[in-house]
Amino acid sequence: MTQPLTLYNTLSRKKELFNPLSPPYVGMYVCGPTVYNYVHLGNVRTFLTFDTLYRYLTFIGYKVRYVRNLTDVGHLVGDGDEGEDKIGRMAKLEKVEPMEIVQRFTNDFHTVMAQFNAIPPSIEPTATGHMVEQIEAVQVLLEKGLAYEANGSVYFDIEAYNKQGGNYGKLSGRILDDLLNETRDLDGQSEKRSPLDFALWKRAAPEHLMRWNSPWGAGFPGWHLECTCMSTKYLGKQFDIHGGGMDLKFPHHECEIAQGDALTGHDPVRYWMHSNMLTVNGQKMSKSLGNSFLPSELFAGSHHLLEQAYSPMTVRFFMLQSHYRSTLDFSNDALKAAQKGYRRLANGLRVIKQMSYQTDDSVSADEIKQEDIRKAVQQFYEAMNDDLNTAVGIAQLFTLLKYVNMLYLGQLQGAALGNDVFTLLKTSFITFLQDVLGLTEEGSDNQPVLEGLLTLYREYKEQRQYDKVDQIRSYFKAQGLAIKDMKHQIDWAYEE
RNA sequence: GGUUCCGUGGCCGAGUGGCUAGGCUCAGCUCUGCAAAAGCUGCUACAGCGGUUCGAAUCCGCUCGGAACCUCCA
Repeated sequence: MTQPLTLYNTLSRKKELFNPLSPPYVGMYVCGPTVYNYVHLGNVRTFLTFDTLYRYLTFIGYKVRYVRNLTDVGHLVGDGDEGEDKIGRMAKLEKVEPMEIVQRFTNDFHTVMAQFNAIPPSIEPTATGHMVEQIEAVQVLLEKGLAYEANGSVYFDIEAYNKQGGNYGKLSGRILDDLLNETRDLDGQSEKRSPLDFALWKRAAPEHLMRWNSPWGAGFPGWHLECTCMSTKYLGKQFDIHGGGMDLKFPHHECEIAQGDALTGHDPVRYWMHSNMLTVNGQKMSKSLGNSFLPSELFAGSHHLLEQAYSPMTVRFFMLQSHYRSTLDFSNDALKAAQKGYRRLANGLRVIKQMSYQTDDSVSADEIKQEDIRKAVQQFYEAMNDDLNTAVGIAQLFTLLKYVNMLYLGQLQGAALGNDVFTLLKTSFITFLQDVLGLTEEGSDNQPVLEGLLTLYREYKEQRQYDKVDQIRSYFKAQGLAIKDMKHQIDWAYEE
């Protein structure tokens, strides 16, 4: 609202000025996880990307309805429209109700997102909670002649859709004939008319645990359908932003466009956004490759590729230092660098919150520094407006940090900045870091004890009892903290 | 094979025609009981080969190397 935000739209392959359908309201839908297993760090990257977008949109004045679903049925193991339901398979393996699986991993997902300081979505709908909507949608598509039934299953008819003006493949840039040529129909006896057609509704085999009654018999919805039904239900037949990982572009999002368009006659989404993959040694992190990290392993440092533990904020900072559309490679060295950088910012945050402006007429204004601060603040907005360039945004925060530290150490007088610039520095540093980037202080809460020890430290130091001084210092060090002996004061900080 | 993308200094990572981010590491200085912190200073890169241009990491071509997607995946 207050800022000219541009976003890269996968559909047009260009950065576009963001103009919501009905400002100040924004509708945003993000494909959530399939809750059949623990989320790994690659999944987390996507959700943190859109958490940052949500935060920034809110920060610049939009009222965002943020919908992120939970897939709790319909996502199949293995190839396409055959294979077991992921959740059903886990349930059988563990001899529990499918909904127990769903609940367990939903809880885990929520815990993990909270650890990373992600704001919960406005609505978090589930596929099983929208069975009626999905069955209705299938009926509408059948009536329109854009779907057909075969042996109790219903498939989307891509050929018919394209004949009615659809353009299946436009998001991922695929050409239908190419797709057809490349697709080898392994089981020649598919009930689909074309191998490209995708399932809207699947007949449930007798042993299938998750099943619902429908006009076509007992079955369950296809994976792509839930997102179409839930997004249109809560955001309307056309909405502003749809996000997800790049690996969902095809076929999932392509199918969503086709379904939405077929159902309502509208292209469902105005801005498609895709975040890139987290890689390990240059390869995509994924469960099937066996190279994935669980957040819990990261926090504990227990993964065999990790040299040490890393905190959630370190990881969040690490991810924000790259652009969301670039692949980001995971490595110990990069994490260690991120840890240090994050802690410097966190120390700055702790310190500036305690600072206030002091007038001093004997200090003359430093216009160069004032201008530098104004410029950094302005450039932060420009970076975020430029398709959420958090890496450049963070660079500005380090410029601001420099001035925060100089004020803190008395190397710079607040009065030299003037009240306006001092206040700009303080509020910008705090809100950019905490509200927009979601980076907060994490660490010691036993401040009274620390303060008491610091008082002792000061006394010992005055008395030149350096052995006791060193003792207190090592106590702090054991807590992951450092004592800072500065010219005019003594304080503690998070050890970097 | 098809589609798309990438290759930036010791490491990570921004940057689509001129102003050549930032973080981490390293070295030096200031400060200091010693440290640490902080500030300052230094290190200046764009895979290779051609081309376009007054000027290219940025545009075009080729070569080499890597990745994602092509019905598991955020």
